Amino acid sequence: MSAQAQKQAKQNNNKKVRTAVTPTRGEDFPGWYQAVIKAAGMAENSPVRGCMIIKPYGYALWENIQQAFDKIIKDHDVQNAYFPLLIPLSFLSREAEHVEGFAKECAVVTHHRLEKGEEGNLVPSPDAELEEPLVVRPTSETIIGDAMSRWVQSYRDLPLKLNQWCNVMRWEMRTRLFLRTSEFLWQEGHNAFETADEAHIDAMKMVHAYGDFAEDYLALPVLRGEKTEDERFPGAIATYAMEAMMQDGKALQAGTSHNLGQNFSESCGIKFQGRDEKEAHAYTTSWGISTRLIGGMIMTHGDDDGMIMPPKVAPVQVQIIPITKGDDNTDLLEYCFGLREELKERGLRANVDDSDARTPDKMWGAVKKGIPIRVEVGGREMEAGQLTHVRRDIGKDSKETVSREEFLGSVQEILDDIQGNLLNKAREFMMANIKDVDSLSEAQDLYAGGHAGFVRTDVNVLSDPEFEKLKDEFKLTPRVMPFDDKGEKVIIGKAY
RNA sequence: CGGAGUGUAGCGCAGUCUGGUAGCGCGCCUGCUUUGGGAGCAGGAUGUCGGGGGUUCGAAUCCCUCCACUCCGACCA
Repeated sequence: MSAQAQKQAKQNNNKKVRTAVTPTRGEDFPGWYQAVIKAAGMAENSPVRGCMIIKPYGYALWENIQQAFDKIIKDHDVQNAYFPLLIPLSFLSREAEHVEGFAKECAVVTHHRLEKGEEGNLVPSPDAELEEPLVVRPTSETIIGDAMSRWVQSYRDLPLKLNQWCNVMRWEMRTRLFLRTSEFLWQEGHNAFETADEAHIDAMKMVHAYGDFAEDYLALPVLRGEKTEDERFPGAIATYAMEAMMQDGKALQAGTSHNLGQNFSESCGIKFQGRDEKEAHAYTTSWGISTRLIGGMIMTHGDDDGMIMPPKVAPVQVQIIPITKGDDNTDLLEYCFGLREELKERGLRANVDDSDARTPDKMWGAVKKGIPIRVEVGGREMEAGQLTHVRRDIGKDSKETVSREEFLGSVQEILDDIQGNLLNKAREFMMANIKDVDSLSEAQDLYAGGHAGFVRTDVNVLSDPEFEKLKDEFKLTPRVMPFDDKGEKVIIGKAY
Protein backbone atom coordinates (compact mmCIF):
# COMPACT_ATOMS: atom_id res chain seq x y z
CA MET A 1 0.00 0.00 0.00
CA SER A 2 1.36 3.42 -0.95
CA ALA A 3 1.80 6.14 1.62
CA GLN A 4 -1.06 7.98 -0.05
CA ALA A 5 -3.34 4.96 0.15
CA GLN A 6 -2.44 4.46 3.79
CA LYS A 7 -3.31 8.04 4.54
CA GLN A 8 -6.61 7.63 2.72
CA ALA A 9 -7.41 4.45 4.64
CA LYS A 10 -6.69 6.21 7.89
CA GLN A 11 -8.96 9.08 6.98
CA ASN A 12 -11.76 6.71 6.08
CA ASN A 13 -11.29 4.99 9.37
CA ASN A 14 -11.49 8.31 11.17
CA LYS A 15 -14.77 9.10 9.47
CA LYS A 16 -16.39 6.46 11.62
CA VAL A 17 -16.07 9.05 14.42
CA ARG A 18 -13.90 7.50 16.99
CA THR A 19 -15.49 8.00 20.39
CA ALA A 20 -13.37 8.59 23.46
CA VAL A 21 -15.23 5.85 25.27
CA THR A 22 -16.11 2.35 24.11
CA PRO A 23 -18.60 0.80 24.03
CA THR A 24 -20.94 3.65 23.10
CA ARG A 25 -24.25 4.21 24.86
CA GLY A 26 -26.10 2.69 21.95
CA GLU A 27 -23.95 -0.41 21.86
CA ASP A 28 -23.99 -1.33 25.53
CA PHE A 29 -25.28 1.16 28.08
CA PRO A 30 -24.02 -0.57 31.25
CA GLY A 31 -20.65 -1.17 29.62
CA TRP A 32 -20.50 2.47 28.58
CA TYR A 33 -21.26 3.53 32.16
CA GLN A 34 -18.33 1.55 33.55
CA ALA A 35 -16.05 2.87 30.81
CA VAL A 36 -16.93 6.49 31.58
CA ILE A 37 -16.03 6.07 35.23
CA LYS A 38 -12.75 4.47 34.31
CA ALA A 39 -11.89 6.99 31.59
CA ALA A 40 -12.59 9.92 33.91
CA GLY A 41 -10.67 8.34 36.78
CA MET A 42 -13.58 8.65 39.19
CA ALA A 43 -13.62 5.25 40.88
CA GLU A 44 -12.68 1.62 40.58
CA ASN A 45 -13.55 -1.70 42.13
CA SER A 46 -11.62 -2.58 45.25
CA PRO A 47 -10.29 -5.89 46.55
CA VAL A 48 -13.25 -5.86 48.93
CA ARG A 49 -16.35 -7.38 47.42
CA GLY A 50 -18.88 -4.77 46.39
CA CYS A 51 -16.90 -1.85 47.80
CA MET A 52 -15.48 0.84 45.56
CA ILE A 53 -12.39 2.97 45.71
CA ILE A 54 -13.37 6.55 45.01
CA LYS A 55 -10.41 8.12 43.26
CA PRO A 56 -9.39 11.75 43.80
CA TYR A 57 -11.34 13.11 40.82
CA GLY A 58 -14.51 11.30 41.87
CA TYR A 59 -14.04 12.26 45.48
CA ALA A 60 -13.54 15.92 44.56
CA LEU A 61 -16.94 15.76 42.89
CA TRP A 62 -18.46 14.24 46.04
CA GLU A 63 -16.83 16.96 48.16
CA ASN A 64 -18.41 19.64 45.99
CA ILE A 65 -21.79 17.95 46.31
CA GLN A 66 -21.28 17.70 50.06
CA GLN A 67 -20.20 21.31 50.50
CA ALA A 68 -23.10 22.65 48.48
CA PHE A 69 -25.73 20.53 50.18
CA ASP A 70 -24.26 20.97 53.64
CA LYS A 71 -25.01 24.68 53.38
CA ILE A 72 -28.61 23.86 52.51
CA ILE A 73 -28.88 21.49 55.46
CA LYS A 74 -27.69 24.23 57.79
CA ASP A 75 -30.13 26.68 56.21
CA HIS A 76 -32.81 24.27 57.46
CA ASP A 77 -31.47 24.69 61.01
CA VAL A 78 -30.09 21.18 61.09
CA GLN A 79 -26.89 20.54 63.03
CA ASN A 80 -24.20 18.07 62.04
CA ALA A 81 -23.16 15.36 64.48
CA TYR A 82 -21.57 11.93 64.33
CA PHE A 83 -22.82 8.60 65.61
CA PRO A 84 -21.07 5.20 65.84
CA LEU A 85 -20.45 3.02 62.81
CA LEU A 86 -21.47 -0.03 64.85
CA ILE A 87 -24.99 -0.51 66.11
CA PRO A 88 -25.95 -3.05 68.78
CA LEU A 89 -28.07 -5.78 67.25
CA SER A 90 -30.77 -5.20 69.83
CA PHE A 91 -31.18 -1.58 68.64
CA LEU A 92 -31.84 -2.67 65.10
CA SER A 93 -34.42 -5.18 66.30
CA ARG A 94 -36.50 -2.57 68.08
CA GLU A 95 -38.61 -1.57 65.11
CA ALA A 96 -40.23 -4.67 63.61
CA GLU A 97 -40.57 -3.54 59.99
CA HIS A 98 -37.18 -1.89 60.09
CA VAL A 99 -35.28 -5.00 61.13
CA GLU A 100 -37.30 -7.02 58.63
CA GLY A 101 -36.26 -4.61 55.89
CA PHE A 102 -32.56 -4.58 56.63
CA ALA A 103 -31.82 -7.95 58.26
CA LYS A 104 -30.93 -9.65 54.98
CA GLU A 105 -28.23 -7.16 54.09
CA CYS A 106 -26.38 -6.56 57.33
CA ALA A 107 -22.68 -7.00 57.93
CA VAL A 108 -22.26 -8.23 61.49
CA VAL A 109 -19.30 -7.86 63.85
CA THR A 110 -19.10 -10.82 66.19
CA HIS A 111 -15.51 -10.86 67.49
CA HIS A 112 -13.01 -8.39 68.89
CA ARG A 113 -9.75 -10.28 68.49
CA LEU A 114 -7.84 -12.40 65.99
CA GLU A 115 -5.51 -15.27 66.67
CA LYS A 116 -3.34 -17.71 64.72
CA GLY A 117 -5.46 -20.48 63.26
CA GLU A 118 -4.44 -24.08 62.62
CA GLU A 119 -3.04 -23.25 59.20
CA GLY A 120 -1.13 -20.22 60.43
CA ASN A 121 -3.78 -17.85 59.15
CA LEU A 122 -5.57 -15.33 61.31
CA VAL A 123 -9.00 -16.33 62.58
CA PRO A 124 -11.45 -14.69 64.97
CA SER A 125 -10.56 -15.81 68.44
CA PRO A 126 -13.26 -18.17 69.78
CA ASP A 127 -12.95 -16.74 73.29
CA ALA A 128 -13.27 -13.20 71.99
CA GLU A 129 -16.83 -13.46 70.79
CA LEU A 130 -18.95 -10.41 71.53
CA GLU A 131 -21.78 -10.90 73.96
CA GLU A 132 -23.98 -8.85 71.67
CA PRO A 133 -23.16 -8.75 67.97
CA LEU A 134 -22.75 -5.32 66.40
CA VAL A 135 -24.17 -4.42 63.04
CA VAL A 136 -22.30 -2.16 60.65
CA ARG A 137 -24.88 0.62 60.19
CA PRO A 138 -27.10 0.20 57.16
CA THR A 139 -28.77 3.45 58.34
CA SER A 140 -28.83 5.10 61.76
CA GLU A 141 -32.45 5.63 62.79
CA THR A 142 -32.12 3.33 65.76
CA ILE A 143 -28.86 4.56 67.26
CA ILE A 144 -29.75 8.21 66.72
CA GLY A 145 -33.21 7.49 68.09
CA ASP A 146 -31.56 6.04 71.17
CA ALA A 147 -29.55 9.21 71.69
CA MET A 148 -32.61 11.35 71.11
CA SER A 149 -34.47 9.39 73.76
CA ARG A 150 -31.97 10.73 76.26
CA TRP A 151 -31.77 14.25 74.83
CA VAL A 152 -35.46 14.90 74.63
CA GLN A 153 -37.41 15.37 77.85
CA SER A 154 -39.58 18.38 77.27
CA TYR A 155 -41.42 19.87 74.30
CA ARG A 156 -38.85 22.63 74.79
CA ASP A 157 -36.18 20.22 73.51
CA LEU A 158 -38.00 19.98 70.22
CA PRO A 159 -37.56 20.20 67.35
CA LEU A 160 -34.25 18.38 67.41
CA LYS A 161 -32.64 18.32 63.99
CA LEU A 162 -29.50 16.31 63.35
CA ASN A 163 -27.55 15.23 60.30
CA GLN A 164 -24.48 13.14 59.75
CA TRP A 165 -22.24 12.71 56.73
CA CYS A 166 -20.96 9.17 56.88
CA ASN A 167 -20.63 5.78 55.25
CA VAL A 168 -23.14 2.97 55.55
CA MET A 169 -23.04 -0.67 54.56
CA ARG A 170 -25.70 -2.79 52.94
CA TRP A 171 -24.63 -6.22 51.82
CA GLU A 172 -26.07 -6.05 48.34
CA MET A 173 -26.14 -9.12 46.13
CA ARG A 174 -25.16 -7.29 42.98
CA THR A 175 -23.18 -4.09 42.97
CA ARG A 176 -22.30 -1.38 40.46
CA LEU A 177 -19.93 1.54 41.00
CA PHE A 178 -21.75 4.50 42.60
CA LEU A 179 -25.22 3.10 41.85
CA ARG A 180 -25.20 0.25 44.28
CA THR A 181 -22.17 -0.60 46.37
CA SER A 182 -21.99 -2.46 49.65
CA GLU A 183 -20.47 0.56 51.30
CA PHE A 184 -21.55 4.01 50.20
CA LEU A 185 -21.22 7.59 51.38
CA TRP A 186 -24.24 9.67 52.21
CA GLN A 187 -25.81 12.15 54.54
CA GLU A 188 -28.63 11.05 56.79
CA GLY A 189 -30.78 13.65 58.45
CA HIS A 190 -32.85 12.75 61.50
CA ASN A 191 -35.34 15.22 62.85
CA ALA A 192 -37.74 14.95 65.79
CA PHE A 193 -40.84 17.08 66.32
CA GLU A 194 -43.58 17.71 68.78
CA THR A 195 -46.46 17.24 66.34
CA ALA A 196 -47.41 15.01 63.42
CA ASP A 197 -47.96 18.10 61.31
CA GLU A 198 -44.47 19.40 61.80
CA ALA A 199 -42.99 16.02 60.86
CA HIS A 200 -45.10 15.86 57.72
CA ILE A 201 -44.09 19.37 56.72
CA ASP A 202 -40.43 18.57 57.38
CA ALA A 203 -40.45 15.38 55.29
CA MET A 204 -42.03 17.34 52.44
CA LYS A 205 -39.62 20.22 52.85
CA MET A 206 -36.62 17.94 52.61
CA VAL A 207 -37.74 16.13 49.48
CA HIS A 208 -38.13 19.53 47.86
CA ALA A 209 -34.72 20.58 49.17
CA TYR A 210 -33.35 17.51 47.39
CA GLY A 211 -35.27 18.18 44.22
CA ASP A 212 -34.14 21.80 44.07
CA PHE A 213 -30.56 20.76 44.79
CA ALA A 214 -30.56 18.07 42.12
CA GLU A 215 -31.91 20.47 39.52
CA ASP A 216 -29.97 23.60 40.51
CA TYR A 217 -26.59 22.06 41.20
CA LEU A 218 -26.44 18.69 39.47
CA ALA A 219 -28.64 19.64 36.50
CA LEU A 220 -30.65 16.48 37.20
CA PRO A 221 -34.34 16.92 36.43
CA VAL A 222 -36.41 14.89 38.88
CA LEU A 223 -39.97 13.88 39.54
CA ARG A 224 -40.93 14.53 43.14
CA GLY A 225 -43.64 12.65 44.85
CA GLU A 226 -44.65 9.92 47.24
CA LYS A 227 -43.60 6.30 47.07
CA THR A 228 -46.23 3.62 46.95
CA GLU A 229 -46.82 1.56 50.07
CA ASP A 230 -44.71 -1.35 48.77
CA GLU A 231 -41.76 0.90 48.04
CA ARG A 232 -41.79 2.61 51.41
CA PHE A 233 -38.80 2.71 53.74
CA PRO A 234 -39.11 -0.05 56.35
CA GLY A 235 -40.68 1.60 59.38
CA ALA A 236 -41.93 4.77 57.66
CA ILE A 237 -45.54 5.90 57.43
CA ALA A 238 -44.74 7.78 54.22
CA THR A 239 -41.72 7.94 51.92
CA TYR A 240 -41.20 10.83 49.54
CA ALA A 241 -38.65 10.62 46.77
CA MET A 242 -37.10 12.30 43.82
CA GLU A 243 -36.90 10.06 40.82
CA ALA A 244 -34.66 10.72 37.81
CA MET A 245 -34.59 9.22 34.33
CA MET A 246 -31.34 7.94 32.90
CA GLN A 247 -30.48 8.07 29.18
CA ASP A 248 -31.55 4.46 28.74
CA GLY A 249 -34.99 5.34 30.06
CA LYS A 250 -34.52 3.61 33.40
CA ALA A 251 -35.41 5.22 36.70
CA LEU A 252 -33.01 6.16 39.44
CA GLN A 253 -34.24 6.89 42.94
CA ALA A 254 -32.03 9.85 43.68
CA GLY A 255 -33.02 10.77 47.21
CA THR A 256 -35.65 9.94 49.80
CA SER A 257 -37.32 11.67 52.71
CA HIS A 258 -39.36 9.66 55.20
CA ASN A 259 -42.06 10.59 57.60
CA LEU A 260 -41.53 8.01 60.34
CA GLY A 261 -44.54 9.05 62.40
CA GLN A 262 -44.14 7.74 65.93
CA ASN A 263 -42.81 4.33 64.88
CA PHE A 264 -39.23 5.01 65.87
CA SER A 265 -39.97 7.31 68.78
CA GLU A 266 -42.05 4.51 70.29
CA SER A 267 -39.48 1.79 69.66
CA CYS A 268 -36.56 4.00 70.73
CA GLY A 269 -38.38 5.74 73.57
CA ILE A 270 -38.18 9.33 72.34
CA LYS A 271 -40.78 10.80 74.66
CA PHE A 272 -41.30 14.14 76.29
CA GLN A 273 -43.61 16.00 78.54
CA GLY A 274 -45.86 18.17 76.42
CA ARG A 275 -47.45 21.58 76.86
CA ASP A 276 -50.44 19.78 78.34
CA GLU A 277 -48.14 18.22 80.98
CA LYS A 278 -48.81 14.77 79.50
CA GLU A 279 -46.16 12.41 78.22
CA ALA A 280 -46.01 12.07 74.43
CA HIS A 281 -43.89 10.43 71.77
CA ALA A 282 -42.08 12.60 69.26
CA TYR A 283 -42.71 12.48 65.53
CA THR A 284 -39.59 11.84 63.50
CA THR A 285 -38.34 12.10 59.95
CA SER A 286 -35.24 10.88 58.16
CA TRP A 287 -33.82 11.81 54.77
CA GLY A 288 -30.77 10.93 52.71
CA ILE A 289 -28.83 11.42 49.51
CA SER A 290 -25.79 9.40 48.60
CA THR A 291 -22.87 8.88 46.23
CA ARG A 292 -25.49 7.33 44.00
CA LEU A 293 -26.14 10.86 42.76
CA ILE A 294 -22.79 10.64 40.98
CA GLY A 295 -23.99 7.60 39.07
CA GLY A 296 -27.11 9.54 38.19
CA MET A 297 -25.08 12.46 36.87
CA ILE A 298 -22.98 10.17 34.72
CA MET A 299 -25.99 8.44 33.19
CA THR A 300 -27.86 11.70 32.70
CA HIS A 301 -25.16 13.96 31.25
CA GLY A 302 -22.43 11.68 29.89
CA ASP A 303 -21.97 11.09 26.17
CA ASP A 304 -19.93 8.77 23.99
CA ASP A 305 -16.82 10.83 24.75
CA GLY A 306 -17.22 10.32 28.49
CA MET A 307 -18.32 12.39 31.45
CA ILE A 308 -19.88 15.82 31.30
CA MET A 309 -19.68 17.65 34.62
CA PRO A 310 -22.29 20.23 35.54
CA PRO A 311 -20.19 23.38 36.16
CA LYS A 312 -21.53 24.09 39.65
CA VAL A 313 -20.05 20.90 41.10
CA ALA A 314 -17.32 20.16 38.55
CA PRO A 315 -14.01 19.48 40.32
CA VAL A 316 -12.32 21.49 37.57
CA GLN A 317 -14.39 24.08 35.71
CA VAL A 318 -11.71 25.33 33.33
CA GLN A 319 -8.84 23.20 32.11
CA ILE A 320 -6.03 25.20 30.53
CA ILE A 321 -3.91 23.31 28.03
CA PRO A 322 -0.66 24.90 26.91
CA ILE A 323 0.11 23.92 23.32
CA THR A 324 3.80 23.50 23.91
CA LYS A 325 6.40 23.57 21.15
CA GLY A 326 10.10 22.83 21.35
CA ASP A 327 12.05 22.79 24.59
CA ASP A 328 11.45 26.15 26.15
CA ASN A 329 7.84 26.91 27.00
CA THR A 330 8.53 29.04 30.05
CA ASP A 331 6.68 32.09 28.73
CA LEU A 332 3.70 30.04 27.60
CA LEU A 333 3.37 28.31 30.95
CA GLU A 334 3.69 31.63 32.73
CA TYR A 335 0.86 32.98 30.58
CA CYS A 336 -1.27 29.91 31.43
CA PHE A 337 -0.62 30.05 35.16
CA GLY A 338 -1.35 33.77 35.12
CA LEU A 339 -4.65 33.01 33.46
CA ARG A 340 -5.39 30.40 36.10
CA GLU A 341 -4.76 32.95 38.85
CA GLU A 342 -7.22 35.36 37.27
CA LEU A 343 -9.83 32.61 37.05
CA LYS A 344 -9.23 31.70 40.68
CA GLU A 345 -9.67 35.33 41.67
CA ARG A 346 -13.11 35.09 40.09
CA GLY A 347 -13.89 32.15 42.36
CA LEU A 348 -13.51 29.53 39.64
CA ARG A 349 -11.85 26.13 39.81
CA ALA A 350 -9.18 26.21 37.13
CA ASN A 351 -6.25 24.00 36.36
CA VAL A 352 -3.24 24.09 34.04
CA ASP A 353 -2.26 20.79 32.47
CA ASP A 354 1.51 21.16 32.55
CA SER A 355 2.09 17.42 32.59
CA ASP A 356 4.45 16.08 29.95
CA ALA A 357 1.66 14.23 28.19
CA ARG A 358 1.21 14.84 24.50
CA THR A 359 -1.15 17.67 23.58
CA PRO A 360 -3.91 15.55 21.99
CA ASP A 361 -3.90 13.28 25.02
CA LYS A 362 -4.33 16.27 27.31
CA MET A 363 -7.30 17.39 25.25
CA TRP A 364 -8.96 14.00 25.29
CA GLY A 365 -8.19 13.72 28.98
CA ALA A 366 -10.14 16.92 29.60
CA VAL A 367 -12.96 15.62 27.40
CA LYS A 368 -13.20 12.29 29.20
CA LYS A 369 -13.18 13.98 32.60
CA GLY A 370 -16.06 16.14 31.43
CA ILE A 371 -14.43 19.46 32.31
CA PRO A 372 -16.97 22.12 31.25
CA ILE A 373 -14.55 24.50 29.51
CA ARG A 374 -11.26 23.63 27.88
CA VAL A 375 -8.87 26.46 27.11
CA GLU A 376 -6.08 26.00 24.60
CA VAL A 377 -3.21 28.45 24.51
CA GLY A 378 -0.49 28.30 21.89
CA GLY A 379 2.39 30.62 21.06
CA ARG A 380 0.28 32.60 18.59
CA GLU A 381 -2.46 33.30 21.10
CA MET A 382 0.04 34.21 23.76
CA GLU A 383 1.64 36.79 21.44
CA ALA A 384 -1.78 38.25 20.68
CA GLY A 385 -3.06 38.09 24.26
CA GLN A 386 -5.67 35.59 23.20
CA LEU A 387 -6.86 32.07 23.94
CA THR A 388 -9.10 29.44 22.41
CA HIS A 389 -11.93 27.91 24.41
CA VAL A 390 -14.24 24.96 23.82
CA ARG A 391 -17.38 23.86 25.66
CA ARG A 392 -17.59 20.23 26.67
CA ASP A 393 -21.37 20.05 26.26
CA ILE A 394 -21.21 21.22 22.62
CA GLY A 395 -17.79 20.05 21.52
CA LYS A 396 -15.42 21.36 18.90
CA ASP A 397 -18.13 23.29 17.08
CA SER A 398 -18.06 25.70 20.02
CA LYS A 399 -14.36 26.39 19.57
CA GLU A 400 -13.71 30.11 19.70
CA THR A 401 -10.61 32.27 19.84
CA VAL A 402 -11.02 35.47 21.83
CA SER A 403 -8.93 37.91 23.80
CA ARG A 404 -8.00 36.98 27.32
CA GLU A 405 -10.03 39.89 28.68
CA GLU A 406 -13.11 38.90 26.75
CA PHE A 407 -12.88 35.35 28.02
CA LEU A 408 -12.44 36.43 31.61
CA GLY A 409 -15.43 38.68 31.24
CA SER A 410 -17.68 35.97 29.87
CA VAL A 411 -16.42 32.75 31.47
CA GLN A 412 -18.98 32.75 34.29
CA GLU A 413 -21.72 33.35 31.78
CA ILE A 414 -20.53 30.42 29.66
CA LEU A 415 -20.45 28.14 32.71
CA ASP A 416 -23.99 29.20 33.63
CA ASP A 417 -25.10 28.53 30.10
CA ILE A 418 -23.59 25.04 30.18
CA GLN A 419 -25.30 24.36 33.50
CA GLY A 420 -28.65 25.46 32.08
CA ASN A 421 -28.14 23.61 28.85
CA LEU A 422 -27.46 20.33 30.66
CA LEU A 423 -30.59 20.67 32.74
CA ASN A 424 -32.77 21.60 29.78
CA LYS A 425 -31.47 18.78 27.62
CA ALA A 426 -32.05 16.25 30.38
CA ARG A 427 -35.49 17.63 31.15
CA GLU A 428 -36.56 17.49 27.52
CA PHE A 429 -35.36 13.91 27.31
CA MET A 430 -37.25 12.90 30.43
CA MET A 431 -40.46 14.61 29.39
CA ALA A 432 -40.29 13.07 25.92
CA ASN A 433 -39.99 9.64 27.47
CA ILE A 434 -42.89 9.78 29.88
CA LYS A 435 -46.01 8.50 28.16
CA ASP A 436 -49.48 9.07 29.54
CA VAL A 437 -51.74 6.06 29.22
CA ASP A 438 -55.36 5.46 30.17
CA SER A 439 -55.19 1.72 30.61
CA LEU A 440 -52.81 -1.06 31.46
CA SER A 441 -53.27 -2.62 28.04
CA GLU A 442 -52.07 0.64 26.52
CA ALA A 443 -48.99 0.46 28.75
CA GLN A 444 -48.53 -3.17 27.77
CA ASP A 445 -48.55 -2.20 24.08
CA LEU A 446 -46.07 0.59 24.66
CA TYR A 447 -43.53 -1.59 26.44
CA ALA A 448 -44.07 -4.46 24.06
CA GLY A 449 -43.31 -1.98 21.28
CA GLY A 450 -39.96 -1.15 22.87
CA HIS A 451 -40.80 1.88 25.01
CA ALA A 452 -37.84 2.43 27.30
CA GLY A 453 -39.09 5.27 29.48
CA PHE A 454 -41.80 5.83 32.06
CA VAL A 455 -45.52 5.52 31.84
CA ARG A 456 -47.89 7.75 33.79
CA THR A 457 -51.33 6.45 34.60
CA ASP A 458 -54.07 6.45 37.21
CA VAL A 459 -53.03 5.28 40.71
CA ASN A 460 -55.91 2.82 40.71
CA VAL A 461 -53.84 0.45 38.55
CA LEU A 462 -51.81 -0.39 41.65
CA SER A 463 -54.63 -2.61 42.90
CA ASP A 464 -55.38 -4.07 39.45
CA PRO A 465 -54.35 -7.76 39.23
CA GLU A 466 -53.28 -7.11 35.62
CA PHE A 467 -50.64 -4.72 36.93
CA GLU A 468 -48.74 -7.60 38.56
CA LYS A 469 -48.48 -9.33 35.19
CA LEU A 470 -47.25 -6.17 33.49
CA LYS A 471 -44.66 -5.64 36.24
CA ASP A 472 -43.34 -9.17 35.88
CA GLU A 473 -43.28 -9.13 32.10
CA PHE A 474 -41.28 -5.94 31.73
CA LYS A 475 -39.58 -5.78 35.16
CA LEU A 476 -41.44 -2.61 36.00
CA THR A 477 -42.13 -1.05 39.38
CA PRO A 478 -44.25 1.89 40.48
CA ARG A 479 -41.62 4.60 40.89
CA VAL A 480 -43.44 7.55 42.37
CA MET A 481 -46.81 9.27 42.69
CA PRO A 482 -45.91 12.81 41.63
CA PHE A 483 -46.99 15.78 43.75
CA ASP A 484 -47.74 17.58 40.48
CA ASP A 485 -50.53 15.12 39.83
CA LYS A 486 -51.87 15.50 43.38
CA GLY A 487 -51.16 11.83 44.02
CA GLU A 488 -53.78 10.75 41.49
CA LYS A 489 -51.25 9.39 39.03
CA VAL A 490 -48.41 6.94 39.34
CA ILE A 491 -45.19 6.83 37.34
CA ILE A 492 -44.16 3.34 36.31
CA GLY A 493 -40.74 2.35 35.04
CA LYS A 494 -37.78 0.08 35.14
CA ALA A 495 -35.52 0.92 38.08
CA TYR A 496 -31.80 0.83 38.75
C1' C B 1 -28.93 -19.37 47.88
C1' G B 2 -30.01 -21.52 42.58
C1' G B 3 -28.00 -21.55 37.17
C1' A B 4 -23.66 -20.43 34.04
C1' G B 5 -18.70 -18.90 33.56
C1' U B 6 -13.72 -16.95 34.54
C1' G B 7 -8.86 -16.83 37.32
C1' U B 8 -1.94 -16.50 32.81
C1' A B 9 2.55 -9.28 32.97
C1' G B 10 -0.55 -2.91 35.13
C1' C B 11 -5.16 -3.82 31.71
C1' G B 12 -7.50 -7.03 27.88
C1' C B 13 -6.65 -11.84 26.23
C1' A B 14 -4.36 -16.46 23.52
C1' G B 15 -2.08 -20.96 24.94
C1' U B 16 -5.18 -25.98 28.26
C1' C B 17 -8.73 -30.40 24.24
C1' U B 18 -3.44 -33.29 22.30
C1' G B 19 1.92 -32.27 28.92
C1' G B 20 8.00 -30.65 26.45
C1' U B 21 12.03 -23.60 28.24
C1' A B 22 5.70 -18.20 29.11
C1' G B 23 3.01 -15.64 24.46
C1' C B 24 0.10 -11.50 21.86
C1' G B 25 -2.23 -6.53 21.95
C1' C B 26 -2.56 -2.14 24.75
C1' G B 27 -0.12 0.34 28.55
C1' C B 28 4.79 1.32 30.85
C1' C B 29 10.40 2.70 30.36
C1' U B 30 14.67 4.68 27.01
C1' G B 31 16.20 7.26 22.52
C1' C B 32 15.27 9.97 18.02
C1' U B 33 11.65 12.36 14.94
C1' U B 34 6.83 14.52 15.96
C1' U B 35 3.20 17.96 18.55
C1' G B 36 -3.53 23.28 17.25
C1' G B 37 -8.55 16.76 17.98
C1' G B 38 -6.07 10.12 20.00
C1' A B 39 1.92 10.09 16.32
C1' G B 40 5.96 7.06 13.95
C1' C B 41 10.36 4.17 14.23
C1' A B 42 13.98 1.52 17.12
C1' G B 43 15.25 -0.67 21.64
C1' G B 44 13.71 -2.39 26.71
C1' A B 45 11.46 -4.03 31.54
C1' U B 46 7.56 -6.85 33.82
C1' G B 47 4.91 -13.33 35.51
C1' U B 48 4.97 -17.90 42.47
C1' C B 49 -0.03 -19.24 34.97
C1' G B 50 -5.66 -18.02 41.98
C1' G B 51 -3.86 -21.44 46.51
C1' G B 52 -2.73 -26.45 48.20
C1' G B 53 -2.12 -31.56 47.08
C1' G B 54 -1.50 -35.59 43.46
C1' U B 55 0.03 -38.22 38.57
C1' U B 56 4.64 -37.73 35.54
C1' C B 57 11.47 -37.72 33.69
C1' G B 58 8.63 -33.15 32.89
C1' A B 59 2.24 -29.73 34.56
C1' A B 60 -0.50 -23.16 32.81
C1' U B 61 -2.10 -27.86 30.38
C1' C B 62 -4.33 -34.17 33.35
C1' C B 63 -6.73 -35.58 38.46
C1' C B 64 -8.42 -34.06 43.56
C1' U B 65 -9.40 -30.05 46.74
C1' C B 66 -9.99 -25.28 48.53
C1' C B 67 -10.43 -19.90 47.37
C1' A B 68 -11.77 -15.55 44.75
C1' C B 69 -14.33 -12.92 41.18
C1' U B 70 -17.91 -12.03 37.02
C1' C B 71 -22.68 -12.67 34.60
C1' C B 72 -28.10 -14.26 34.94
C1' G B 73 -32.19 -14.76 38.88
C1' A B 74 -34.20 -13.55 43.95
C1' C B 75 -32.86 -8.42 47.21
C1' C B 76 -31.97 -3.14 47.01
C1' A B 77 -30.19 4.26 48.37
